[in-house]
Amino acid sequence: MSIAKKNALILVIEDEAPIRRFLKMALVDHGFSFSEAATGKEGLSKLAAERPELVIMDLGLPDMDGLEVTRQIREWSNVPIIVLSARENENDKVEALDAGADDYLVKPFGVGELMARLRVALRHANRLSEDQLDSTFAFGDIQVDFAKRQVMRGPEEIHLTPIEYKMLNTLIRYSGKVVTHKHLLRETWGGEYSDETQYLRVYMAQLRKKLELDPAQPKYLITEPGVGYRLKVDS
Amino acid sequence: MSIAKKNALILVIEDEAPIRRFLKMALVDHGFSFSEAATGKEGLSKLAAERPELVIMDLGLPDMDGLEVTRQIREWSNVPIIVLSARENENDKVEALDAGADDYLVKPFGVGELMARLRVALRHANRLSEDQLDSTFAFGDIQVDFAKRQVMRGPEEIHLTPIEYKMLNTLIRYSGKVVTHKHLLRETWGGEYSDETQYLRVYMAQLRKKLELDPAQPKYLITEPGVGYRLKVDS
DNA sequence: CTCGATTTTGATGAAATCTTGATATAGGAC
DNA sequence: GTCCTATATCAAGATTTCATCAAAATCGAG
Repeated sequence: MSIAKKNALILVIEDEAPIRRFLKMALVDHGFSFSEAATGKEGLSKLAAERPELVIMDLGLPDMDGLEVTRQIREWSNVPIIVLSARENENDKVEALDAGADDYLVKPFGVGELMARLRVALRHANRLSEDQLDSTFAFGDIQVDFAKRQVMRGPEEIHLTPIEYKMLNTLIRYSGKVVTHKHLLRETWGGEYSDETQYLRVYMAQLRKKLELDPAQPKYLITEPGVGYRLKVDS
Repeated sequence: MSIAKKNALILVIEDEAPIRRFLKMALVDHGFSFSEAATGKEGLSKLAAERPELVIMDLGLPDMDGLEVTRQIREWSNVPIIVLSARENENDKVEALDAGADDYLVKPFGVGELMARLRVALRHANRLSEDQLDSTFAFGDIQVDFAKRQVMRGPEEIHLTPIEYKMLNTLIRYSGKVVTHKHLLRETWGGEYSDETQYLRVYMAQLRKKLELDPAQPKYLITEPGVGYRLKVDS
């Protein structure tokens, strides 16, 4: 199972300072980043500005009803919302959940349970964002699939060694731009190797042999003499 | 807000007949279709056969632990699971949620709250792309049935040890993609073992011996030197 | 406790990858 | 043209990683 991303930013919308402090401790303690708002309005504006990965919201806010905040958030965001409330009444739970909250915890609650439910919510969110990613890059008849770590040339698979793949990856991330020798060496081998330009020549030749139609007349893996290399994008 | 699809099929895994009847009434009353299983094994097989849109599961089953059922479901399916339990203990909740449950309700609970939490779960499921895996997976002449935890090679069953099965399961869940050594070790043995790449070699050889036609020239269980392994999908 | 299955561990040879140095080529300065 | 520098190519070790086998340790059912 995928581990929840560490350092995820959690926005706490809660008017009572002691509870905010309590939540801050618990969250930071579990490796999350923390942001806070004391009112509904502030919460909405921080949500828009900071794009947290999850919202924990108290229902009893001074300026506006937590339910209303929830509804407003749901008009434009799918961020997971965990609602906290002192009210155990079933109707309150149903209302909050139907307003768009993802979970409802009755105060007082255990930190362990809060964290577990938070992991559930982040799990959902992660699954959502995963399949929206397009992780391929193409040039010429070459197609690179980063999720599969696979390079295709038309219908057939091209096998790249770890170093070849890393170099290509770097060139793609800066595609169109020149990547200096130093930079390419650092990204591929690490800082200590930043003067071994000979390595680059060897591996660039390898890449060209595998990816270019005519390795002697490269169309994509371009040498910039004295500077570095560049992946030319289709135009 | 998206209204939960009407007539969604809900599978109830619960050994006590009175509770099953109670849930059936409540669910049918709210416009859902209903299916039931009295044991964990029956639940797993009905899940595979009927493809319900949500599972409600009691933790106290006669044949196997509800947590174990949850984990096994999560090996191949993302169907929402709402756990019911008489145990209010925080640890039980955390365990169930971390095992893969999406919500945890303590008995007795109100029908209104159950329905609201069910709507939340279905809302999530609707947002998710249909990445519900099939309960079987095939490559070459191998057929894997996750619900039965059974591997067939043509007409005959192939016996896999627990570790072999876990490794194969992970490779299948990421099929087509390279699974790094670390990742594979973590998923199979747990985080502490993430450097024991020797284990992988031993078990990969075992799997190939059992699953490949020519273990020396694997067609499916592919080595990516220096990176990890990959289950190549038929194309 | 005993037996059989499974997992862990160590040893060995094979394969893939990386490094290194030697040599070839291209292009600019003069 | 020659000289010079930067780049390209090639292939032989050196090194790392992998496959395979089998013995030892561990686990679990009866």
